[in-house]
Amino acid sequence: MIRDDIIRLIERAIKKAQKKGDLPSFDVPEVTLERPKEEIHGDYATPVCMSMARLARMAPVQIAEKIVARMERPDYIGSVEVAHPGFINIALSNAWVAAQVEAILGQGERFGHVNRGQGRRVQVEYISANPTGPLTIGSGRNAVLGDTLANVLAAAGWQVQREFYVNDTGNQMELFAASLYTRYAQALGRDMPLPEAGYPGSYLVEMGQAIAAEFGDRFLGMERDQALGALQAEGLKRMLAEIEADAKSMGIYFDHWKSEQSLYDDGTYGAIFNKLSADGWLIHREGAVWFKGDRGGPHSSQARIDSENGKRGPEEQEDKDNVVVRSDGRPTYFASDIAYVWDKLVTRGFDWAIYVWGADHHGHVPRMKAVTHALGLDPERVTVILYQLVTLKRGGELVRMGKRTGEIITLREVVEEIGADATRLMLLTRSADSQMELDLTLAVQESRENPVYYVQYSYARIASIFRYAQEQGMSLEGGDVSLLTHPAEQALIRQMIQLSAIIALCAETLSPHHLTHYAQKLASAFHSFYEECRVVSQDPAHVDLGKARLKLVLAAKTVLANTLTLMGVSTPEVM
RNA sequence: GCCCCAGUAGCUCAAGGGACAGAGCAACGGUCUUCUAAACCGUUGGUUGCAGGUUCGAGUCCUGCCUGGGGCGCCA
Repeated sequence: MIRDDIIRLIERAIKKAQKKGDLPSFDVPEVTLERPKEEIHGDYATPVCMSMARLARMAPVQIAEKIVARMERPDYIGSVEVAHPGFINIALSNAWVAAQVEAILGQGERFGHVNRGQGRRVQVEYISANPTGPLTIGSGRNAVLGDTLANVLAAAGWQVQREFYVNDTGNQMELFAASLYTRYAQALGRDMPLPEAGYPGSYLVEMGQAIAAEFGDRFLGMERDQALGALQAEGLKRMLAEIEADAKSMGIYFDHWKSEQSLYDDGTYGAIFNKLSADGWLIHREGAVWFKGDRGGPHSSQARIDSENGKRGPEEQEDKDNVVVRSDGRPTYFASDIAYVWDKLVTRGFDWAIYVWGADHHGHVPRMKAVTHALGLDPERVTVILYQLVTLKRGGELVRMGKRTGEIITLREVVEEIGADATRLMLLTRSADSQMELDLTLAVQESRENPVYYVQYSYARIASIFRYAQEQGMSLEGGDVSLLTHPAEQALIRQMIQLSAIIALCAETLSPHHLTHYAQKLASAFHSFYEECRVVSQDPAHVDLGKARLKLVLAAKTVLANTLTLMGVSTPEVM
């Protein structure tokens, strides 16, 4: 990446300046490179001289001048300047920038990819919504975050597996089955109340009717327990089919659907329970089995050391005990989570497990870290991405929502109203840390002005240029990209070559929202170019430039496509 | 009571400790006989919740407070 090349260039210049005695010797701090806000400051800038002032006992500007004097000037460097209060500003050479068009065309859909992962295996587990009801808009945020992150990590050189964890056992599943039983019985004319804390949503009424229509009264004839089991299986199958369809409507496909129940069936849970028990992490109290927090654990001193080494922040210390097995003998979902993390990191051997959770689960992060540690695994191999909840409004009115309250605005409704592309971008634009307030009424109105169309429109315009060029018998064969010297052309290419840095940034910070802002900048650069630079022209004097521009436009199409694809947004040829 | 996240332009949000805090929408003024005006060009708009601190430099880091949201042993 050009960015890394420039950093190394500066590092070499500093060392050389020290060696030649221009600068005193001291440990050189990390050279950071940023994109200046002002165009006049060039393509890259480093503030490193400011942080060296004290070490060198020199004024930042003087340091900068010494470094600049020792800097090599490879062909990609256009200009190097020192600016107050001590920046080194670097501009790429126009010739090198123009040449990048060929490089982009050569790399095609791989352009922008980096190799930070070096083939290591990461699992991204996302959505994993309880299959007790349809996906909500909150699941939508989870879905978009997880899916885009998976795309980004794959582009950053990781081997990625996308997983949906199916909570097909436990308390909520039993309540789901009992609620479905009631609705099914009601569909057949029986009078039966919903169980306490059951699922009141109308979707179960419909499902009860559908099952009654298909199976008749078959389940009413069974023992209640047997009927519950059969209905749970049937309901789960139907619910998962809907979830899969909703995910698909947003372009999301999973590599694997992992059953919670399977962790019990295949013995993982039993083995892990024994291991934790043998290692002294479990205690019996009040009739239940508890996992000891860091304070009580046998290796609590080790936990503290890890914390001091920065491996785990103090906010990740778990100082509470957590129930693994209830006093009635049934395991909690935390029990399966323990088996699951073992399954991920040991049985299946992922180097890294990423969970995407809503902020309402943030209290569970410390105990996941604690239990990973207790299993003898490095807690750093587990990362939980928390996203703040989506508050929903309709016409300014707050909608309290949840599968268990019965009032649900489904992801499907939103996708049907404003489209998958707009939904994805809307949920992706904000950083995961910021709460979203979504007014459905407004979202439908505003979807016409959604930034997604701005970006897609640039893509469609390019497609249109190519249709017209073909009509006019014009081709890019033999185009000479060194002719691309117009400021608008240069600005567009400079934007295009940022993609790899953006992918690296998104992967390192696990914040895919940077992509959306990049996409808009890229589209903006294209639209400006489009206004200023004619591509297809009858003017004979324009032939060579036209060919070069056609190459540029094809490269822009490539970069736009790569960016949109990473975000899971479609690339329309016509709008 | 304790823990987590947020508070930035009228609205929705950006901003790897760096230069004059940026976009979009909204408002206002221009630009289509030539590849898509879902666009472009320009103008207006800010005490970054408040008070301290660290730093050459703070929207960003630290402490306290205010407001909103979420969480705190047998729901998930």
